Amino acid sequence: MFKATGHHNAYFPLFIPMSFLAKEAEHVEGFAKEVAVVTHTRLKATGKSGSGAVAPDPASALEEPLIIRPTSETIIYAMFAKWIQSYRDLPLLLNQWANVVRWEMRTRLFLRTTEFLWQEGHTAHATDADAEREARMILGLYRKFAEEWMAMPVLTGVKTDSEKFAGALRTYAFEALMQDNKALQAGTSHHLGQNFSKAFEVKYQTAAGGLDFVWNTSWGVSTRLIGGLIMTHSDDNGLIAPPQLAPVQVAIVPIWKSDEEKTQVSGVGSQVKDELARAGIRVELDLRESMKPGAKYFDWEAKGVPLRLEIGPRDIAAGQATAARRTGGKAPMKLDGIAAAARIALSEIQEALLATARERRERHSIRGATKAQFLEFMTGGGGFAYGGFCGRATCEAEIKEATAATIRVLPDAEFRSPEPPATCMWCGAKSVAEAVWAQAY
RNA sequence: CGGGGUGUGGCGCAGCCCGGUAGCGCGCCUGGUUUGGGACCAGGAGGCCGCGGGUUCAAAUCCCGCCGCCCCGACCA
Repeated sequence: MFKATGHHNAYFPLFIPMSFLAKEAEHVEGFAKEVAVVTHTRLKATGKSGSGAVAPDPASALEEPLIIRPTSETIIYAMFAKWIQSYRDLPLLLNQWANVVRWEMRTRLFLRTTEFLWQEGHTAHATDADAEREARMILGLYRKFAEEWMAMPVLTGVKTDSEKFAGALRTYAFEALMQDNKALQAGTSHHLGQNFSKAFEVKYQTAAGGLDFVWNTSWGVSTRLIGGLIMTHSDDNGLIAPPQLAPVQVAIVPIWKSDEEKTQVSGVGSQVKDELARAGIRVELDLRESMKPGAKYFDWEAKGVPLRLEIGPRDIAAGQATAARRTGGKAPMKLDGIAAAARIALSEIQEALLATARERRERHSIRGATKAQFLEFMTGGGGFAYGGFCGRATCEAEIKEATAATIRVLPDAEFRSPEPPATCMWCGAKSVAEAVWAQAY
């Protein structure tokens, strides 16, 4: 799905000369407070004991410190400047899988870790419109992945200036609502305009013979999505993995008392396993001894396996397995043609997860609320609140101060309310756009 | 960086006030009996009680210092 878009994988250095970051004014400001800096190239024994036994060797201080990439725009566009000569070199479409470091004051497992893994796409285009199309196309792709693979419904839209990426012209984002009614920014796609190309002198010769700066985009999703997946679907019994992404889609639990039964159910279980595997289903047969079937059920449930097939002597006698869905419910499944039946069940579970998550989100969304209703909503559990926005940063700041809610996105047309709001939900002035507020991670 | 809490077998915790043999549950190992929704019995392994110093005949326990982690605030994908 991602590879079909014509981007090529590439890799750029983890260490970036500090001066690179300084070239784009907004970008520096945005990241200055969270960048890890490498100042020395080696340690030296101090003669002390314990953790103080080594210290940076003063003699090895770098003339220019290196920073550890918080994102790679600067180093990649420094290279783009060398690689791009002509409009024939455009568009240049790269993607890199990398770790990045952002030294946050407070971390949160999966959602905000000091180091995280992500993919970051970086593209250069000849025109504003081409870059816009790219940023939009990627946003659509992310949405498709979130909904079709993760079964995580999302809102797409554009960020306000206060929430946009440092150095971007515009930031598009997709946002999901977690089960605690807090929003999660699941990924972003930036139209960078010519901000970086001007800073790094990424110029190209046009067909007409002139020189122009390229138009860039960058976009990424990270290991944060794993947190989103967990927080979207899990319940009190543990993880629920959507079938499309589940490492194990089907767990087969054989049930036996005597040795003869064990031989029989293991044999049938093994056949079922092979049949499912041949059909491309990721399946495991749980032959662990000394663990009772009930314990195995709980074990696989906690791991989020979407479908469990129980096979005991009574099932075999009836020519069936007992299929238990992680989303609830047990029903017999005929052994004859079981791969096809399992496939259908998995796809139904996938759909059910998306539908459940979407219903939950809508149940915790309000539209066209008055200021008083908005305040009550945000203090009483929260969720997505749609309303008119005057466009003023002061209103945004006041709302954040009062409720901790921020504008997650100015939603795309398909998510907007049928009646466009006329006035700002907060100050009552003329509305310039509909906004979606929520308390966020 | 401020305020609060907490560090004790792999995990979760009790013990600390009032100093005196390091304990419980889960997990792990061995044997046996079990096995259609978290099995039971018996035996066993595993701990510089966060680190450093002090008080004391004696410190998990009291005192001082440091470090880690968690929660709350400012910052953020």
